[in-house]
Amino acid sequence: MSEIGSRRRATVHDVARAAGVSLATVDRVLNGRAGVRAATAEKVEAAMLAIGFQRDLSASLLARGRDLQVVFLLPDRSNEFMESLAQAVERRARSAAGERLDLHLRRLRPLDAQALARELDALHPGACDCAVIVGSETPSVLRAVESAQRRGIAVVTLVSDLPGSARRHFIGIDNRAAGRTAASLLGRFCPTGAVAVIAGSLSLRDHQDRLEGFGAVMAAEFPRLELLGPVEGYDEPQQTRSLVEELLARNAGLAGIYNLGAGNAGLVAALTASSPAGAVRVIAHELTPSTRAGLASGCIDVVLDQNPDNEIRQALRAARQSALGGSAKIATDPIEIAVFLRDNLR
Amino acid sequence: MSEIGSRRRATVHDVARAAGVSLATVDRVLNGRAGVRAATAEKVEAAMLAIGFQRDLSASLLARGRDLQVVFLLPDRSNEFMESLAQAVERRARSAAGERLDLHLRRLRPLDAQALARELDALHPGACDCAVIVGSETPSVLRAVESAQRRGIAVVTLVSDLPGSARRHFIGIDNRAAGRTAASLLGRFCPTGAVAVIAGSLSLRDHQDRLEGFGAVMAAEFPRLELLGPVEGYDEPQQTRSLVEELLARNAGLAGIYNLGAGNAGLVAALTASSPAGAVRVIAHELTPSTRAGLASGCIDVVLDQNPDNEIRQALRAARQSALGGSAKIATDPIEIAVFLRDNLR
DNA sequence: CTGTTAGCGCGTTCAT
DNA sequence: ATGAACGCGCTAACAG
Repeated sequence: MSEIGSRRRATVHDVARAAGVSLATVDRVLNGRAGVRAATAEKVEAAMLAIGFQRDLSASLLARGRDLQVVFLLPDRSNEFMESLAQAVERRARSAAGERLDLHLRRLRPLDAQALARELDALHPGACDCAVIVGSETPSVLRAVESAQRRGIAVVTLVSDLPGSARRHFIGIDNRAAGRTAASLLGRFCPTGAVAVIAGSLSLRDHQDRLEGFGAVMAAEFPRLELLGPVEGYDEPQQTRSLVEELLARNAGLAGIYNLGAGNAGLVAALTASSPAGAVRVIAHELTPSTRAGLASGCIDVVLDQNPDNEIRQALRAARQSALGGSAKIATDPIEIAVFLRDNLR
Repeated sequence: MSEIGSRRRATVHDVARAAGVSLATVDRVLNGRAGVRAATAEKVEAAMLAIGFQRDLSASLLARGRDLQVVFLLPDRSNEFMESLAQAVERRARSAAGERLDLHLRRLRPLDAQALARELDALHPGACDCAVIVGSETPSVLRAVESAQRRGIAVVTLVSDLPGSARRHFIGIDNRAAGRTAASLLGRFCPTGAVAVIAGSLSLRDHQDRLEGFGAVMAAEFPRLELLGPVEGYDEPQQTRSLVEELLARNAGLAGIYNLGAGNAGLVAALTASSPAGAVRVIAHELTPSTRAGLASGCIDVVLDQNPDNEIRQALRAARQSALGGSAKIATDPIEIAVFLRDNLR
């Protein structure tokens, strides 16, 4: 690492020589194409391992005269967080082009598994190398992922994983840890009283995980605090607003609120309308216009965020690595749970 | 962005044709080499702008048959944070090699401006394209930075900026915001009582900035809390330990401590020795073995971190961009102030 | 001062 | 089933 001008890296030529075959044969093995005897392929693989060959993706893309095609399939008109994910894709598009990555963004009807499956099925291996999707765990999606992978399109799940599927890699946060973090902060913020939990829908895997983590730390570390809920606001601003208003009206001594779902516009509206701003400690998820406003005005204390920009960046790293072929496990940095107060807003 | 298989990007050939010159001339202009009439150079520059030419760094590196040489000059035996920065460089080295970046790490005597200047002066443009340094604001360093830049070596400052210098770019956090964040949390944690501040040295720019941010928010938002200090521990575990022991002994009702410097091993030792663990709310900087242990045992509540891995990654992005030549401002993601509790430890 | 040309690591015809 | 040769965008040696 430290010697300047270290030794030359191994190339396909070296592999060919070491294996006693021609360049074309090495290339065929490298790209998993037919027309190579099993024995020959073995020899090549062995040679690659022996001399520590590492393929040069940039040179490969250069030779192909084609950029790496990455397609993002994200929910449309879903919520502010998905919007910011989409914006992160668009922000990356320019600099990605400099690294020969072509980004494509397609928005789908939220929670429409059929639509997602259809889009995946329509992806042509020639026109798409990697698909990055946010999807729910339904049979049609699982099948479409399997099919895409088999066609040679690497599928990366984002935000919400499909653990049982054929997806190549997952990029997202540890939602139980997020729930635990919320409890840790809210517990330290609230000396006494009651704490309410609002979820989007308990049928969503990430919401369920957050709730579990929150409940566990609350019970273990802050047994003095009374727990209210969870109630479900279906990630809907209107419904969330009503829930919060009701909570505030019915519980004079309410000390804290943890909204582990979306619909934060409603949360902020209800809090702003209630008289003494800042009387209740509030934690929500995802940095969006609504939660930013909440932090700025002081009605939200903390926002837990999964940093869309970093998620997109890691997704692209995964796309590059999957394009390198091979079945080596893809290595990306874990997505951290970012904690934002008014004072460290980016 | 969204059409698959969009138009071909402009190449040096296109520039040459548009400007009515040969490839070699374009290349000379691109690399700022001599032997081109001013008028010709102008024509080429105009053509590049007109057709939106964007140089392909990977192809350039490929043609040169040489990787981009990036040298990190970091303080040695300084503190745990610098150690983790160095480790981050080493972690990146492998994957960086895949992108034709050769990383070199050199450790220098801490706070030795002469040594840093000497190392910078010794850097040969042929063997080093970009130098990433952590340095203090002294005349000899400023001069060496200026000289390196003039020789064609891009200098990137890390963690601690040199605002008046010729450095090409800075990677680091907003330390005033870090101080504000600490105050925001500590204020919410502590209903009443006194809060003590420990610094490394008030002559360090980043420490001074943190103190200012902390003081500002404390005065504005939590006037009910009494402020003790700042006292200086010189980033030294032993001295920091003594300071904390003294603080705890003299102030029975001490509610919180903010250590905005290093020397956290001493902080943890003193807290662990004091009787009721967790009685005082504590905020420190940088995720290191010591602060991790503190979070795990509960004697530290929050750690503010500047995420060395991300800083190194951004430094490498800056290195790539500076290698593209031109004087376009380098674009990197801002380094976020990460907030860690025991529950979202990575 | 400027142009020509070979070749970097890899993928892809087209022969063999 | 396998190999030779050319081209991707760019640089560098060598002519002119």
